[in-house]
Amino acid sequence: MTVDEVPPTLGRLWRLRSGSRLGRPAELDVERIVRTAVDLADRDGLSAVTLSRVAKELGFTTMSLYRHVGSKDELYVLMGDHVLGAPPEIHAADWRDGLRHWAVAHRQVHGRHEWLARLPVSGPPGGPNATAWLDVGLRVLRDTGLGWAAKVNVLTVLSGYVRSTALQSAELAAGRSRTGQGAAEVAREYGRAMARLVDRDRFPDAAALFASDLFESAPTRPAAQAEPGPAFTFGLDLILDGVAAAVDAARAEPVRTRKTGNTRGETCDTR
Amino acid sequence: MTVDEVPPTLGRLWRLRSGSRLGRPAELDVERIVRTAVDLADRDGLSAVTLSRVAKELGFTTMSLYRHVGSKDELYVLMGDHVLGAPPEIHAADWRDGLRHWAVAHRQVHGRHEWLARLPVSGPPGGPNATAWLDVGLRVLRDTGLGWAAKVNVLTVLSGYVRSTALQSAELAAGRSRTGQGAAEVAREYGRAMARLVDRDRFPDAAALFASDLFESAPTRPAAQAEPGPAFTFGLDLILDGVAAAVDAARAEPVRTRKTGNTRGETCDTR
DNA sequence: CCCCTTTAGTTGATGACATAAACTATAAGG
DNA sequence: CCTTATAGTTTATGTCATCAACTAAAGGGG
Repeated sequence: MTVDEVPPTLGRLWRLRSGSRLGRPAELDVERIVRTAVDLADRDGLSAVTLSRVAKELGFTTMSLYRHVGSKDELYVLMGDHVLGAPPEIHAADWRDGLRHWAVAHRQVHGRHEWLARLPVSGPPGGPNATAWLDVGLRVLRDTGLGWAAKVNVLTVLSGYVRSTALQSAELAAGRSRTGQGAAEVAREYGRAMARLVDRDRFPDAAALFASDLFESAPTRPAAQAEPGPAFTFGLDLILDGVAAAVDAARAEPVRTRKTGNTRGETCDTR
Repeated sequence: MTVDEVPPTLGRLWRLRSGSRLGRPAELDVERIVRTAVDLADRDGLSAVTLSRVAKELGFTTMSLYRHVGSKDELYVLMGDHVLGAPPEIHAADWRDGLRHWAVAHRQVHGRHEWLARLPVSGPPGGPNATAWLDVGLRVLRDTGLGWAAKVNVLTVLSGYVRSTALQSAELAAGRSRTGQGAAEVAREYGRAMARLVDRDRFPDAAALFASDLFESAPTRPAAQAEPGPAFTFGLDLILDGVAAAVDAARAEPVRTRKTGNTRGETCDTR
């Protein structure tokens, strides 16, 4: 497959080389730009990723980057696929352990790059690394009897869950560094402010929640931690129980399930 | 509860009036600003929401807005809580129907405001409407036997799912309007481009997916539709099956579950 | 060996944006 | 009337993405 059979953005995502060796040779390339942008985001947050800053870091002018990345949004996409990296090799006895492994690894990627979940979403996933993750996810589900749409939906639910939990802990971490407090203090402050605001009559159940000790004794857990926290595990197992139900239904009634699970392209984000 | 017992941002979210009636009376207020910003976002997308444009729409100068909203990010937060609106009243026989109702209503909010899922996330939810949604969600779960943390986690999983599916269909809609094609064409183009890119040897399962007809015959569905699509329903039921398992476990072993589900403040986003 | 084409990187400019500081305007109350 | 507190305006600053026109450096054909 050559460069021109595909939109230029996809071409750069997949690092398709333009065949010609004419003209001045490039000193810069997509890879270096993306790596620099990622370093910058890791160090100073996503808002520090600016074309001028990336260029300065590399010792080039801002505009030189446009020879390689097209636009800032495209750079975001490239960064997202880059940090995904190669998916884990999954040797699991059953789909359930396999999916758990997949989701935890995905969660760890977010832990290493807090900005990942904040990345402006753009289009369905199309990079080589996203595809690789999709591929191993599908392999785990291969013998479940689920149809294509159902498989994709399962991975979508899982990655959406990973993304949203990552977003929340990134948020907590941001609050922590903004106020200089620990995570426990941030959670406590939040709970107390809400307890003051939430009226017992208007919001009886929410008031009960904020009156509980849930936010008083909060955990202290660094975001990049290898082990997922209990909250993450709880939600993950919850989803996996749901998948189990779908798999059982598929195995009981394979034809019907194919129909039920067929959602025809609406959903295919596996980030 | 008075204004000064709480950070100013929360005060504006909850529309706490400053008691003093001194000085020049305000012509502008938070409500009008937020409404205008929301209209702008509905009409021209989130990127059209700019302090100058909002001000112009209202017939004031840009800087006047800062008397009422603090910052652009705060405006985003205010917009988010505003469009959430009052949660539905849920009269459901059991928690399962109740949660389904809750999630579908949440999904419909996103359908009415495609930019909602793109809103930069900032901090745990704290607005009156977010609290109201949290409240009815908790009420639905009241008699499940789940602990506070588990209840919050369930709502987190659900709303994360709603958010991520909303993000995807917004993305699809964006691609549709960008290229002027229908949703079906966009999906088809995507599937074909990926089929060309994805190598059968490197990515056997992904290649099989893109070789399938999943993306060829795609649905045409407007985003703001009242009825959720089959993909949404599939994932929702999957999650609800998972919740059912958690509820069964909680009822079987109430004490143990309290411990398992206790995640102490890590997770409380119900947007 | 020179020039032409092609590709890479640079210069300078533009318009939009968020936000800060200092200003003017307008109310109530003493 | 004058003080004080609050609302809205003016003016300015620095940052940003991106455009258009430029210079620079390679290789190939004459």
